[in-house]
Amino acid sequence: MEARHLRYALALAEHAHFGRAADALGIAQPPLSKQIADLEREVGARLFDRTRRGVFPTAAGVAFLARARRALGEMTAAASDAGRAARGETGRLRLGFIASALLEPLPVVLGRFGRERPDVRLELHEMATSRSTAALVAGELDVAVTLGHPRGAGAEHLVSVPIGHDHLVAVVSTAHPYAGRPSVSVDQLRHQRLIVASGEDEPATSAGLRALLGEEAAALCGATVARDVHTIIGLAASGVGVGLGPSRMAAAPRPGTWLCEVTPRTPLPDLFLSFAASAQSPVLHAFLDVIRRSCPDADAALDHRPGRRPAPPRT
Amino acid sequence: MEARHLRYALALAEHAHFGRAADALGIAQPPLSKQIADLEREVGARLFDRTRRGVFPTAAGVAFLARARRALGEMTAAASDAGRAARGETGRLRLGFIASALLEPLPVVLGRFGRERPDVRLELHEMATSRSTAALVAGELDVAVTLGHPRGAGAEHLVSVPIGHDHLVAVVSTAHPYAGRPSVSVDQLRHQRLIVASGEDEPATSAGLRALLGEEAAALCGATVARDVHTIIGLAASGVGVGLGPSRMAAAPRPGTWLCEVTPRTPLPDLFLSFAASAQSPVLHAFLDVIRRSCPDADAALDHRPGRRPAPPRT
DNA sequence: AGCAGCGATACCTCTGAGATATCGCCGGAG
DNA sequence: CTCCGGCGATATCTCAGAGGTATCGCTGCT
Repeated sequence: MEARHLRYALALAEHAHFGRAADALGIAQPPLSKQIADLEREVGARLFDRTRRGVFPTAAGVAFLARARRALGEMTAAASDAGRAARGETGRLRLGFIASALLEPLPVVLGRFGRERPDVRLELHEMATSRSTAALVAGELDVAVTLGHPRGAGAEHLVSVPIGHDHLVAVVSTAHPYAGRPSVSVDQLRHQRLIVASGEDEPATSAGLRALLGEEAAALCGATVARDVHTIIGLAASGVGVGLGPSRMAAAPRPGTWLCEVTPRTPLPDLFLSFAASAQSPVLHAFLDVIRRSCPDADAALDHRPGRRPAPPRT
Repeated sequence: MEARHLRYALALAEHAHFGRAADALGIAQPPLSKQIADLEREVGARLFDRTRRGVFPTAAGVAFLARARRALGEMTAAASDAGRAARGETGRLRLGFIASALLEPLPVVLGRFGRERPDVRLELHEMATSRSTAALVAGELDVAVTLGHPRGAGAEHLVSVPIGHDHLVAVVSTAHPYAGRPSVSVDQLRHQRLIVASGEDEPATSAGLRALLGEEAAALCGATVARDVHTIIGLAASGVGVGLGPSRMAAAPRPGTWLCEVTPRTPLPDLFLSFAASAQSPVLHAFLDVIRRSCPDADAALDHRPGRRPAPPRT
């Protein structure tokens, strides 16, 4: 049985007349008669009653036609679903990200992506760069926001592009003496209670600060350690001390806090967007497109990415 | 797009290999390649990734295959549903019947039919013969149990076969003096309070009894009139009087009642099974088959019925 | 009785599904 | 490195069958 038989049977049921149904199908009447006869022989039951007043489905025909309609509906839906999936309008995107990416650029990126691709199911997983890397290699994530280029086993199969530069800034409560100051120096920080992150993926880790501030300050840092940047901001806001974190904090300023530049300006590791070099997922490409438009840094890098494949049909 | 494309795509997805999928389909590899390519061109999206380690569906392919499976499932279901409908295994039977048919033969007939055709939806409508006739002519019923041959407009398009003979019997409470007697005479009935049916379709109506008992008894009859035979039995059981009804009452004897033959034996109008002479419904034929096996009277009549059509496929 | 409408049948045509042969490409063995 | 083998794509041919034209048979209507 072929889809043609279903289409012909439906047309015949609709027009109740072999000649008119054949006209509507763009074929002559004899082929339609033959195809219906073939169908009835294959099904093993008469599907239409040919009366003088018209052609009407039998009980078997009614049962058949109901299924036929659904079958053809599924077929057209198959084509349109495939098209939508190919265009990245539907599907799934599994995104790994470090916590501080929620400051920037995820709010803008996810907002745009959700608006442009409302039917894509976003699966968000906050995780450290090392876990993101492993998950990308294992095919458990489609894309990840990482701190620095991914490293470790299988990282050579990943592509990563920078999506933002960062440097160290300080965050204090508006009640803190530093509030209102545009900047503080590293020397001034030595005499403050410092709040730093311990998470392996936070840009300004205590280990990283050791070089910047020296061993004695590093010891002080150990006094107040937060799991991630969001906690640093919260602790600073409550006046516990001076928080140190990435300048991305300025993208989502928390009421009751004040940000100061730290002099000398101290660069922090860049944020990267990483994904499998072999990834073909149209949803991923759509996501990369949003990244390209949202992150000037990524734009150039993405345009030269290898392994792109635009549209399959070749005329 | 044809069903062939769906079958080929599913086979390819299953075997992840053009050659083996073609083998499984019983065709050579090049036609499979071409059909898949045609399908991808028609859908406008690449459905399979050809890698060195195998052929795997893309995101679009996954979406397509899910629909394809359902479409093919609907197609096979269409054929099997049509077959079942043609064999009368599924469908609907709208049965009209007069109330007294519930004594006999409906309990046996409906029981057998329900057991043999569990997937047929039975729609039961108690109604008078005149309404059954009109409903059959209008196509609102498939078959009806009627009292006598249907008459009136369109009745000539109906076929009816006798499914049972009846004669008049009396029903009394076991407390009644007649209880235990095999028979009572018409003369004895003249001195009793009689309970008769008023429904136009009850076999022993007051009008019908007038001839049997004479005018004076008929006046008495007017004293206790029941809508249908079930009420007659109930009233007789409660000792209100002597009920008169069809001998079919013996088929479902009610505890606390006693049946007497009435002498002389008085025949009542026969029960008939009626249906449209042009009816082709396989469910109806299945029902007639049950009738044939349940009602000896109907057997011979049904075997000579015109317009039978066994199986459509002609080799 | 004659006619007109409709579906079935007979027969022809030509599209396109499928077969065979071969190519191009890549990965692994040596 | 070359050579070989496996796999999918391509080229070309064949023939089954979808569809076209002509016509028949039946039936209801005038």
